[in-house]
Amino acid sequence: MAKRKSKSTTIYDVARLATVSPATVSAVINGTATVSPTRTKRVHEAMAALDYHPDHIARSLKTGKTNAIGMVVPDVTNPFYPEVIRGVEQAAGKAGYSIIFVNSNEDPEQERRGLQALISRRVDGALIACCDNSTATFDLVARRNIPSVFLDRVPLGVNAIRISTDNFKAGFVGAKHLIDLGHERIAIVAGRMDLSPHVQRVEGFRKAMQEPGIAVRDEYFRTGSLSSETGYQIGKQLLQLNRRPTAIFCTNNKTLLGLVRALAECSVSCPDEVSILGFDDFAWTENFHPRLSTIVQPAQELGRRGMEMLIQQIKLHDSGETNPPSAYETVLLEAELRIRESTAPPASVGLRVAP
Amino acid sequence: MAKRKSKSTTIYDVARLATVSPATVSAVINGTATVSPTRTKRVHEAMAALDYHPDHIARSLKTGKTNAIGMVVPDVTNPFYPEVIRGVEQAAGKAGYSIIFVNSNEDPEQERRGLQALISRRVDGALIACCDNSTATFDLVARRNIPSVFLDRVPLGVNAIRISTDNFKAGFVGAKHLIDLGHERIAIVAGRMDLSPHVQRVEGFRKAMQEPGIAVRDEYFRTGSLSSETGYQIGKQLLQLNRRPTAIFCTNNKTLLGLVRALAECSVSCPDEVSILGFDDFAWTENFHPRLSTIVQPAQELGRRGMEMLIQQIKLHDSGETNPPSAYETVLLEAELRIRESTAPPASVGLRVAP
DNA sequence: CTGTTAGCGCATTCAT
DNA sequence: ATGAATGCGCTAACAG
Repeated sequence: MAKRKSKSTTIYDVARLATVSPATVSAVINGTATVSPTRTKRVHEAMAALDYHPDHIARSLKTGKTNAIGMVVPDVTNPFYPEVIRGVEQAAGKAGYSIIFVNSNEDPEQERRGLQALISRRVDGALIACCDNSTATFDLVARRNIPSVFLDRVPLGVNAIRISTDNFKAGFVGAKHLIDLGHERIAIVAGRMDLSPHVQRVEGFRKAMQEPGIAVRDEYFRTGSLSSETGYQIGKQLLQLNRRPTAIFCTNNKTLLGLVRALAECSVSCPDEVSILGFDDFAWTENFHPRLSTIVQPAQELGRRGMEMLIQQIKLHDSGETNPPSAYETVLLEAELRIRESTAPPASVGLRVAP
Repeated sequence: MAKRKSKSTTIYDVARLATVSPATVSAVINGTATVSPTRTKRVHEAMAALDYHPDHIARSLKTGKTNAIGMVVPDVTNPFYPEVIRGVEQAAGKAGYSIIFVNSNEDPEQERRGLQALISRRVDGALIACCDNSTATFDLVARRNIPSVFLDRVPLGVNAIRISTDNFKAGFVGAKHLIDLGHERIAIVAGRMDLSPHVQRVEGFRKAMQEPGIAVRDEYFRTGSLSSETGYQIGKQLLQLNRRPTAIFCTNNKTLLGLVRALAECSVSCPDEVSILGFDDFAWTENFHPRLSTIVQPAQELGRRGMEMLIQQIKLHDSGETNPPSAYETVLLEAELRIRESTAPPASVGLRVAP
């Protein structure tokens, strides 16, 4: 009544039915060697008849390659990552790789455990968005010589292969947009300063502010978590300042959302009284009222290119280049400033025009 | 100069260093048999010294189990699914399963190919959100006897194990909310009628309308894709009707977004002139102005419970129950009507109060 | 309690 | 062009 393992059909079954050797079957499957048309046909028929599917597990054990890569992400529910995943999926699918997915939940311990699992599963490589700025994860993959590329959130100060948005430039461009509009009282909701993208965006912001000599006042520089709640809280504080900012720059997509709510709740109209600028572009950015100006990261391309870089790394690894001369590579993708309706000149700007 | 495969350390290496047999090492790793404390300690030390990680591939080949499940999703960028994935991840992680991820891109062909890959990788089971209402996918896994549970979008009319929101009830409750508020001119943006959740939501909607005898006018019943663009287009059409609806019910989260934009563009105020009600709850729902009333699916729990059901199925499968009497199970989870600010009585309701 | 042995399904020499 | 034999790393019998 109980059958423990319903033995699936193997290459031997196919060989027997096609009256050839297992090696021949293997050859036609992998195109490893040329086999006569007659036997090729017989093999194909046998495979179809038996509904045979090669066992990747056995193949992997033999070849040492799994054709799977690990993807570790800090928070799938941040809509930026699904976009990235989509890009990864496309490039991976095209190259015959499957994706083993790990969500670290912004927890270094979970990140470590997930990575261990990936290592045990012998993934051919890993695509990693870290959950903090520690180099522990980098050390782990480097020590075990796992082909890896770090994406979006990258470890700084080590020889990692990385790909991310040019966040310095993005921060610079965003601030410059606000400055060019005539704003001087510009606040920034800077997110988590232990994450590379935020650090770099802030640096770009400071650079842009420095050029025209606008001081970054302490009360305008705020950090915190990446939640909409944080954006909401900081937003309310900012709006209650005696010297209220005329523009607010958010380095994160969710904080922007909370900020919008704070504005509505304080009956501050946007962009008339306060301009706001954020990051990333999702369905809601376009449909909010006013439509939100944001700096759009090429999320999908980030995933696609990241995967391509990883494939490159895997090839290098397999060809035995232990320490390729230029092992160390950083790819930066351009973000795009998409100006919609939430940024405009400050109300006072008209007054200053007269000579 | 080139070293093709940097042989990783095996169970034999550990055994040698610990001066025990490989079987003993295996026993301490898996707790299969009791080994003396002395040897246990030696083994642990050897493993640590060698930084040994068991090879899941080899283990799988031997045991016939991969401890991996496949998860196929139609569109990761629909924020509903990341939420589900998160739940799956939690339950899977706890039980020691890894997730092999497939995004079908709403394309049956990609869904089929992804499933084939999962089968070749010998996943222990699959968690599937279909991309259409065909039973092809069900047939595929049923024929190969792969433990599977269908989630959210499920094939109807077959003996599949399923879990989803109680969509009929959700549709009913949503419509009833609008009716109780006093609305009679209620339009519905019904999404894709080849998807089980939408079909059932519409049925619930019709049932609720039928009780008080409100007709569902053809011009108020609209279907289309699941994009915000569709919501926008349909929204504009609805608002230009001579007999404009006083409430609009969206069976999908993205169409709701487009609808909101249509309202803003037509300068129709919500909820004063038109109430709107949608599905799902994300950061933006809470932060829109007005805050959006929605029917909230327990997305994360859907994922968690779905994974638990799958584990159950896998156990059943392993114990050899070829056709368990109650192989056929459907779990329905309750959605929650979260009333915020986008639904209110129609403007005309005050007029009708007088006897 | 511990060690020896035999495959899991496949790709790969090496003969032919 | 084809087939026979070998072993990838591990666990499950079995024997001691």
